[in-house]
Amino acid sequence: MIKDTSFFEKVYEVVRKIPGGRVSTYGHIADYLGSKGAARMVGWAMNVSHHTDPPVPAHRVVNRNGLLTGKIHFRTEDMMQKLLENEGLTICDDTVMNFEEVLWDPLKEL
DNA sequence: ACGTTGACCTATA
DNA sequence: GTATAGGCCAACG
Repeated sequence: MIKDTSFFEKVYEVVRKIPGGRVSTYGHIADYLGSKGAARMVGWAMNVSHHTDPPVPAHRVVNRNGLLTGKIHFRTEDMMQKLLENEGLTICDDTVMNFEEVLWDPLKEL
């Protein structure tokens, strides 16, 4: 589809740029897109990312607290944690350990 | 076009 | 420190 879905495509592109072993946050992504307070928008974009191609590593996107809020939207909640652990991250109580160290900010990295 | 929703964030009690 | 309320922007029904 050549037709871009505005912010959605932007969100997908940014999330796809997230390197392995790193995680990003909705607020920072929204801020990178220009809509600072549209953090909810980013999450919604992830919701439709299921029919997006190429697929978006939504499991690398967590909330401001590093909490895996969107894990419930996956096929299985444990899958998101498993994927993050597979990236080399440490998840404890549905929260990313060393979150600040693995945090990948598009504004800083890009 | 209006109202509701949505994987959030910030502030106040 | 935890709980609740409001606000934010954009898409969906």
